Amino acid sequence: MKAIELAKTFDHKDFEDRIYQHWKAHGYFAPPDPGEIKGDAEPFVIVIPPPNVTGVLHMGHGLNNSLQDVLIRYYRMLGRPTLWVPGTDHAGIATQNVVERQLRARGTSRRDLGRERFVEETWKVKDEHHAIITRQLEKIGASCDWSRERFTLDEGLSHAVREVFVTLYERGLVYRGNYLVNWCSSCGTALSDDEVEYSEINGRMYHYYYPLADGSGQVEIATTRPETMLGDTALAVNPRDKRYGALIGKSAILPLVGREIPIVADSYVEMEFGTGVVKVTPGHDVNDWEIGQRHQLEVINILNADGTLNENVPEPYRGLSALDARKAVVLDVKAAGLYIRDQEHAHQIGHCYRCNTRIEPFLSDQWFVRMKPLAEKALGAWRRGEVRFYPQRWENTYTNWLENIRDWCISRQLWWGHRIPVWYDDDSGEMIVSRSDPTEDPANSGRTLRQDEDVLDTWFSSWLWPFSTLGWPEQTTDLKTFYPTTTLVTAYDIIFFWVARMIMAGMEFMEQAPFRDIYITGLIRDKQGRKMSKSLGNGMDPLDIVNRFGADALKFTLSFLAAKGQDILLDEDDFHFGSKFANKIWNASRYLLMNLEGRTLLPRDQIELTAVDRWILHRLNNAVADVRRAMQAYRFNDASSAGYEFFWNDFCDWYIEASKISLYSEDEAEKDRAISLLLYILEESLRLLHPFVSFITEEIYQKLPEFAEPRAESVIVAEFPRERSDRQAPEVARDFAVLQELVRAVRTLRSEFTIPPAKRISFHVRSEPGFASTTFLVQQHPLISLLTTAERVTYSENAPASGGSIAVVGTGFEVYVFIRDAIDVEAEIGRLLKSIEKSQQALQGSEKKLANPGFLEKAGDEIVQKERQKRDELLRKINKMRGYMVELKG
RNA sequence: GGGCGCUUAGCUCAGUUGGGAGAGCGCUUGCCUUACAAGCAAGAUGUCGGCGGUUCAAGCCCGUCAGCGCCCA
Repeated sequence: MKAIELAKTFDHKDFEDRIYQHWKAHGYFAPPDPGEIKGDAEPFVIVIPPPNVTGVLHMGHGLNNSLQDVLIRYYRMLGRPTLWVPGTDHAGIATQNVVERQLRARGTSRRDLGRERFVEETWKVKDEHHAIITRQLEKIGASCDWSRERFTLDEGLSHAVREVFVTLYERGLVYRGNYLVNWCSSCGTALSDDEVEYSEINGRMYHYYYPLADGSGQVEIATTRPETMLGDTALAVNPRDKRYGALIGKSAILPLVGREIPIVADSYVEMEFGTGVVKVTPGHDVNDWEIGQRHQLEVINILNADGTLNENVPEPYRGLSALDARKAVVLDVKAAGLYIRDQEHAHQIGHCYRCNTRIEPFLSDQWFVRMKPLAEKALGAWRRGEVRFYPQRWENTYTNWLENIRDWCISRQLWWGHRIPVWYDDDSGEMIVSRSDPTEDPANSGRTLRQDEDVLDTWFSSWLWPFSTLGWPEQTTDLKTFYPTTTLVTAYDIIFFWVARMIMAGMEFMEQAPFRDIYITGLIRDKQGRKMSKSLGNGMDPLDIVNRFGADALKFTLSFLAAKGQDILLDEDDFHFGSKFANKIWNASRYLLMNLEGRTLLPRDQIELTAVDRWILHRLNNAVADVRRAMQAYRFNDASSAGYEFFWNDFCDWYIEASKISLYSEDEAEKDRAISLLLYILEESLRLLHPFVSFITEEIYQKLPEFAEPRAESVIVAEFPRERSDRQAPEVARDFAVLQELVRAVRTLRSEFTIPPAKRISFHVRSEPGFASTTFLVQQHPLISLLTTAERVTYSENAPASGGSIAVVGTGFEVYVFIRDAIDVEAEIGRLLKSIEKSQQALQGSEKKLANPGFLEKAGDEIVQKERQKRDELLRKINKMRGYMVELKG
């Protein structure tokens, strides 16, 4: 056989794109046809958290999709029918903002274009951006089934959205009403409660008087938003507040406006807060709105949709922004002689999660989902254990939100999104909620029907994602085969927005939770622990990382860091870790493949195993068990480090080094035997590592020579390694550990006495009588010589006859290294003293334990036994070392 | 106000049923050893945030305090 050459220096760019296209072209990403799935085969299914179609992937997506890919590839290799559904969402507000910005730059606007042309324009933008997102996912190696890709605004999903809206309406779970909603004047739309982010700002608390209507005096109020007084319809005090008991039932005159407003008693008012008298503005404050409901107060809306004051305020204030109106109101209150003072006051202010504009409570007609009944079902699914969070603690966040659920405002005053399927007949006042378009129904000819102008919240389509992507409401074979999905991978910041709502929708429409396992990742932050963001400029583009280090480095590094869903503090340089590992895999493979020159590969079952072979197979078997166990528990860091440690520390550092004895020998048959086994182990290692470092393992797998046994055509569809009890070899493992201790002892001595690595040394190994590993050590004499660069090694149960050696005490043996020339007596005595000191400390601890009757009584026999052995071993070592010291001094 | 998380080597972090403290990076020393200098070999570095408790035994369990961070109201 000829050697197979790999490029001397590894470059991921040589093969990543090619390999991805190869996988795609062979259809490896798609599951078997549903008809071909055997009855007992349980599919493994993930739906991607759909990224914003007009956004770009950030490192959070990098993490999220890397972990999904690890899972998908692992279960695919386990032989499960595996489906990863990709797709994007239309991100109503964000996308509309993007397009409006573009229009502004072109000197035009949404209004100028009109609805129809604006939506057309937006579809164009969507198509351009869609290609970018797709390309990014391909670049990071996501093995999702592109043939099943979906978009929240495509025809099928729009159908699902309409079906859900109408069904919920029919079930009384969707209603329309005039309520206070969170209004973003910049985006020009209502938002749900969850879309408001609160942050503390340093505002001011203003104190001033409202005169009493009967002229008997005035009351002092305190407010952070003076401008809202223009919409005040009452004052309120706590009924238990003795200071103000006399005021209840009287009325006050609203300054600047002149309106007479009642003074009511309401226990909501906190007596300690401010002055204990609250101005009540039901049109612009949620709490005030509730007070207003209880006391049948008038509700006055003083705002326009753009955030300016409307015609319900006195003329001078109309058209002012809220902040300008605040200044004007304060000045005018001062002019009226009612002003008392203002002081600094920090308080929480809501901001739009898309554009960070200050949110105003705004009275308007909106559509809502009645959430309580849906939340009950979602809680039930959790209580019955039908959904499980990894890590478990996130279930608190989930249940807490569901237990305090509020109705969901789903209408948005946007043009980009699912138009609400409701039509109005303004002549009759009739409202039609319909799955089909009633204007196309001949029965309605002659009527003027007007469709609701608003669109639905984007989350109203993404909450259906796990089943709408599979074809619902049609009863497709995909839906029957792949619903419910298996695992959801997402970050904790959208547990409310998305995860909980998907479970609600799944329970309501499919009577089954949409997934069983929910793996919650941490957030990616910079090294200062700050969230990555455009405004901070600390963002990291996964594609930059792919370019610099490769997709394998990206995925492996993130997987290695993804412990327990903690936030990950990340730096570009961290990805060196993954690329170094890829480089290691490359070079080890390159070395083995170049050693094929002139060789004949043996069938696996004709290879006779040496003790060292049995050791590496034992280690491999342990690694396989570790990776499988870790994957089962979604412990990505444990899984990737188990693979890493096996490949680097066991396979490369010891086994390949050891194999050089065979590969450099003159024995042709032994060379054939050794390289054959090395290749089998490499092949299995590539399968073990493939979920974590996918491209390089495939590239090398494709280069492997024809084996004497059949192997998979591609590692992506190869079988994941299995645990095999016949590979368990605890005795060999124990013996090899002794060999390693011996080799390390000699190397350490070499290093301490700065003996050049090339200088051949001689040493003597003395085993304790009856030491179990003696035979192994003697047998492995050539290997020990190789690993220590020794010219002469002798073994016996006695100390060497000649002097001039330095001894190191091991577990069950001592090794005497002959370094007559290099011995520095002082240094050696120092080394021994230090070593004795260390052992002495350990001995003390051990003896203390063994002297404790409680320990002897209550600790397990095994533990006590182990402790005794440890003590004896330490004693022996210390005595030996003391002996050497005496010799040295003598 | 309610809830959650974190505090372990210089840095970033693992540490799964309590039983001799780990990784990567960084640092020191020696090596261009015919796979890999993105490497090899060797080495140093820890009152596991403080205090108290449970236990024969605590980084791990309980209590408490402190600091940092997040979510919800």
